[in-house]
Amino acid sequence: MSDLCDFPRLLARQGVKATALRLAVLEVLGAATQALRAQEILEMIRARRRVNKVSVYRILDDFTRRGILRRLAVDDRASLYELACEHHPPHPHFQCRQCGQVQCLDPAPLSRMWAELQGPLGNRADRIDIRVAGICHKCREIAEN
Amino acid sequence: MSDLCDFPRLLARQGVKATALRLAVLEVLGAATQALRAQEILEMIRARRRVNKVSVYRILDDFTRRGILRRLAVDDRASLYELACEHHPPHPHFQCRQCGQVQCLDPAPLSRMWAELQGPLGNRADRIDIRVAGICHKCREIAEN
DNA sequence: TATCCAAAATCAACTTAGTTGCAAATATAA
DNA sequence: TTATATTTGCAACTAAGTTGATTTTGGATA
Repeated sequence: MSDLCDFPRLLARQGVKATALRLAVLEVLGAATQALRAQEILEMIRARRRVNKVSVYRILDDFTRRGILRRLAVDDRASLYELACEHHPPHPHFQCRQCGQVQCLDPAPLSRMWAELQGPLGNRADRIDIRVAGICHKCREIAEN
Repeated sequence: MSDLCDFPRLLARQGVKATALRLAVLEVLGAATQALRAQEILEMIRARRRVNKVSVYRILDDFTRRGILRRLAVDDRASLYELACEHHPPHPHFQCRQCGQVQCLDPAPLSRMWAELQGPLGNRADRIDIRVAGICHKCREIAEN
């Protein structure tokens, strides 16, 4: 998604040590073109070194709480993770019902939505998730042929 | 949410038998003021009769595939279910980070969003989920006192 | 009315995605 | 170096569903 971030600095700003494992998690997500599941992140790290899944889950959890990552709830039972750095402002996602793939969409409609959904009913909103579902172009082509 | 629906007719239109259990699921959801988790639905039915969880899960699944219910993916590991009848058009939801409660919001912003997110990138969208997160008014009051 | 049949519901066992508590290893401070 | 704190690992556990096989039930047929 974005390898533009200086991950060690990002972690320093958060006051967390830039351990090899934490950097590996960020690098995997930085190199990804879509949001990834914990399992996928785990496997990608395991392609390079030995890791325990608990460590990865804990890092994902911690990073999500700190706002370094965004966790996306999807229909699938496993959530997806994506970088939440300045190169990745919040954006809507498209999920294909067929293949399950999740693509990132243009952030613009989301910003516009803010004004509308901001604080209805006296709630203080701090996040909006927009998930679009349907059939993606790849699956459509397959179905049409 | 809505007891206005004629559930036996709704099922008849779908070509499924209106069994006691299927009606119980719809009645529980019809009487609810928010979307419910499978577990909650199960417990509410169990207050009245004996049921196996698998039956409820299978009914929820089937109804969701048929479009009788909508399944909402939330941060929590369990999804939520709500009626998808004409009295409940799709609408954004608000989830409180504190208490986890999910409220239904006004459907208007969602319809407006359609035009924008319809078919970007050649995908054919057929559903948009908008989930707003933050702190709800109740939890805000508690925190302020 | 009895019998058959398919649809619906049940049961036990399993899976997936994470969580917990504690121990071992590693890094940092005194 | 020793002490302390932080991070990682391991084993066991939990929650939320899923599977496959079996039993029950509610009508259709003989």
